[in-house]
Amino acid sequence: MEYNFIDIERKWRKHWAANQTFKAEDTSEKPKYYVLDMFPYPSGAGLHVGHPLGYIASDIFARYKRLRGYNVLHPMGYDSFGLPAEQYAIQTGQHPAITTEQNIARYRDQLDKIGFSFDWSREVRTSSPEYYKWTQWIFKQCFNAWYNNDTDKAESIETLVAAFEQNGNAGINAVTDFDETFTAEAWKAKSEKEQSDVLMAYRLAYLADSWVNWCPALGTVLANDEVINGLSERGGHPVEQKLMRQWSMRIKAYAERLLTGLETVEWTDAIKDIQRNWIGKSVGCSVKFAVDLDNPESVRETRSDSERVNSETPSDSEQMDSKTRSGSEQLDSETRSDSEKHTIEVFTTRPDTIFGVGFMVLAPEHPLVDEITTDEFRAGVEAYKTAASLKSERDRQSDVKNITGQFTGAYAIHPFTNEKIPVWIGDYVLASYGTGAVMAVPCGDQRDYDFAKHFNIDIKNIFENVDISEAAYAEKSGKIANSDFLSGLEIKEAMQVAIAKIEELGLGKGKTNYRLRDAIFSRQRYWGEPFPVYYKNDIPYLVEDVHLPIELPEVDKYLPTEDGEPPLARAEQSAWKHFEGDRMETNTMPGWAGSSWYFLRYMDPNNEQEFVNREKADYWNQVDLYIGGSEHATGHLLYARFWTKFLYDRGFISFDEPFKKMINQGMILGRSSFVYRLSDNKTYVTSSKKEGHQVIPIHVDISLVDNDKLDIEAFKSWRTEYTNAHFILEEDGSYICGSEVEKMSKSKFNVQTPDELVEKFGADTLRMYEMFLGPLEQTKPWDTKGINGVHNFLRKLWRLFYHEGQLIVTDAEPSKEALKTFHKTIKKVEDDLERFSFNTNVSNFMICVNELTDQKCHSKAILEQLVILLTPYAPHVAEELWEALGHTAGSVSFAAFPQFNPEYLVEANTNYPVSFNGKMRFTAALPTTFNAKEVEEAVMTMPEAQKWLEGKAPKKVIVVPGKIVNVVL
RNA sequence: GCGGAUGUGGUGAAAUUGGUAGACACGCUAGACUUAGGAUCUAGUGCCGAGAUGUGUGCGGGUUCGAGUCCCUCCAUCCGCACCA
Repeated sequence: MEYNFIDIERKWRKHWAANQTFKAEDTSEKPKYYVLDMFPYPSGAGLHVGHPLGYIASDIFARYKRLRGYNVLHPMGYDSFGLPAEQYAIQTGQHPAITTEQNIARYRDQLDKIGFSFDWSREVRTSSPEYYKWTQWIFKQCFNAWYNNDTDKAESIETLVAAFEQNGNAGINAVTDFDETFTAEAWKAKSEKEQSDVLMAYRLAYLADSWVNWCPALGTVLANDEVINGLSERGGHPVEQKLMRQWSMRIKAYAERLLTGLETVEWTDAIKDIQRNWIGKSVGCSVKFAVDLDNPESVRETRSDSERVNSETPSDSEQMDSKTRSGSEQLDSETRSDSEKHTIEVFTTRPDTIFGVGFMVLAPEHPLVDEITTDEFRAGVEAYKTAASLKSERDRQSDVKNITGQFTGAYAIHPFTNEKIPVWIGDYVLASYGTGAVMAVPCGDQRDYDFAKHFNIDIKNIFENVDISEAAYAEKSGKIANSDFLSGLEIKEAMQVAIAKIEELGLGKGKTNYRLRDAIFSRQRYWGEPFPVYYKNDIPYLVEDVHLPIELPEVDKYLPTEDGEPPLARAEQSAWKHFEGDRMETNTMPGWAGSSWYFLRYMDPNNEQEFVNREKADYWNQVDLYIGGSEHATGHLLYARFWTKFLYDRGFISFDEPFKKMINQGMILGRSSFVYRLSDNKTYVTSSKKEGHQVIPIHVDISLVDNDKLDIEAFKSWRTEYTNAHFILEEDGSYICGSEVEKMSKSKFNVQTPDELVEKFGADTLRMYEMFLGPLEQTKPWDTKGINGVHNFLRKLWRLFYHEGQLIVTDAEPSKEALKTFHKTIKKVEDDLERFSFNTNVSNFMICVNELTDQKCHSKAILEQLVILLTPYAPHVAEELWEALGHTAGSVSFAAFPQFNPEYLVEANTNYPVSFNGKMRFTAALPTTFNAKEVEEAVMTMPEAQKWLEGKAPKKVIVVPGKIVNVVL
């Protein structure tokens, strides 16, 4: 009997499924271990060989932990809401649920073939109503919560309402967009609509007019992390800014905790840095500059109320501690201030340079611009504003080096020197960050410096002994000069002093800004979670829990309505299983909603009463090992952390970081094949003869290509356009394709599915080969060269057990060498697994089997232990051999991991490498018991040593016992 | 520009604390065997060279008895972020 992987693998797949071998226990004496993969979006293309890479690694680790006596939770599911199914539905009219179902079936089939030890009884699908019921429920919790800065956590909205009724909002320190104060009486006097509007500014899930990334081609808004260089992540369509009424999540409330929490998790520095960068914390202070009112031009113009959102009450300027408010709302508070007292508020990280301010720059969109611009400059400012508004976000970014700006004619007053400071507008200042205005200090900031040079504005130097004739001095060390009370101070010290003074004079206060924006939570799509929200008199209300889930209603088409409403607006009232109020919310939730908490649902997937039972969540706790791609650094991984912290705050779970340890597997790239077409559109020239021709490279399906050689007949029948193709061939009559390494994708015809490899070599070979490719984290091109080597290893392993169909395992005592080989292997395998070095273990197994083969070892004592060691990597063959050795079928998955015994490694002799001046010359086998002196003496008397000494006396001999000898001449 | 990662044979790679560079595989060369199998076995394979006290881990320096590994400079590739005040 040869190694018949087809039968073996089929047999054990069935066995595991029938016996639910890998079902995790909710209560156990064993310690728990939670191994999780990022669940896939089930696309129509099926799994390619890149997907299983991470799954195999996590499966190996999960199986290893079971052998180590852990109760392991290792689940899998599907992130099954998403755009491709919907796009397909738009084209074909087929309900996305059907497509999704088919794709999932295909994924499941592919996954099963690879022999994963998933507990399928816990499968979740984000698009199933049983699951999204709880996504909706969590949304409700966010809606019903506000962030209390005093307790530094999210609290029930009830506590806020109670406080309003008692004392108004004066004593409340909340993360909010609301900046008016009201008394308890004023609160009670408000209408329901007014109260709703006020609370909306506090809720963690809130409805607001916000500038959103609108993608016309996709017909929906996108989150910041879904926009890459001004184009949509999916499809690469242009994205524009649009003001829309949208649901958002107040993630900014968690900015600081999302930052500090990174220190408690074992993730790579790369991912942590990306998140830190995305959160973008900067510490500094706010400063208010009055606008010069002596300038008659600057006050003549009255503000236009229609452009403002909340203009009823003048704001209390001391309510400005608004580190979490978005830029536009902060701008708004400026406009509301009395028109007789215009002030420009700026945020700066360098308050120490305040005496170096040369000019102010406002973003062109800054609301104060119209009010302060003098008639003389009005035309220029209008022209500049128009030009800026016509530029897309992308143009603005790609046009960084082009310095533009426009003087407004207005002047601000320096709060310390009372000097007049010209106020400019320029699009290098972003309306969406800070206050949308900067105090420009050309001597200390390169952008300000360039701006000043470009427009011939004087540059004042406020640094001691620093030359600024060529560039700004942006270092944060040195001494301040020419700065009144700051002169002579170290920069760091000056910052503190400046902030203290600014606060003392009421000009502003120390403040921290974050670049992190609140997350837009509405999508104008069909295939997503409906909101548990209805409207009555335009006030949003939550649907009661008993009516959840709000299921997706049937619609006639999956397109927006003629009025541009989302697809759900097409649904008849009767199509909603639950309908309330005047209308239901017709937006749906974004893709990241379902994936922000799925790791919790696996703990208790069938619970109909709660999203997860508290005891179960306490038991399984954090994900101990999370494996997935690094591309989710600013999306999923940030949102999941946010929701975890929120659920922790609200007392539903006992931990506030979801993923304790994470490994990011590298992408597996595809190898595309190309044919080269001449301009006549029908002649294809072979790779080596394409020089000198005008050719267009065309992707050709890699299944038509073997070792770069094109199957010409298959190519002709591939597509009708190639039926009558002509060829210019190699001398031997073959057509050789060109190749390139690219991302795997359907459109490039370079997708390698695992299926054919499983068929050809078996799942155990595929599992080991994917690990053998190299370190898990590394990006690597897919190449099946070498898979034979791994397959041959398994055959060789088989031959240790079987010869000509006969089991040849003996009860004989294992030899010393065999014991040494095996225990050396245990140690290495264990060490490598503990440091997640999955690739080196394949070599360890190969070395072990090679040595046992050379030793003709067929000892059961060794071989049955070896089978256990191999189980995580090659579970099918391990089960088969384990059973053949007389054990209960299926029990190897829970056998005890072999115990390493160092005694078997003890040798009488140590083979010392002997170096002369650091160059290895020969080796000397010496008793292990020798001390340094004895080693030196023994080595120096050896004839080889005499040869290399060339009669000279060594200057020094270094002996590291057990390691090395180095002779210095 | 800033941040992160990577650079080792013809190829994928290994070398965990500084201690025999290239393990293990692929490929290649030569041979054996055969019931011709994606088989097995033997020997070889970093480079130059007839030979070796030659040379060799992106380049150039440094520390050390000893550096792929530690330090400094530079180069290349990939990935993030990018007027964030």
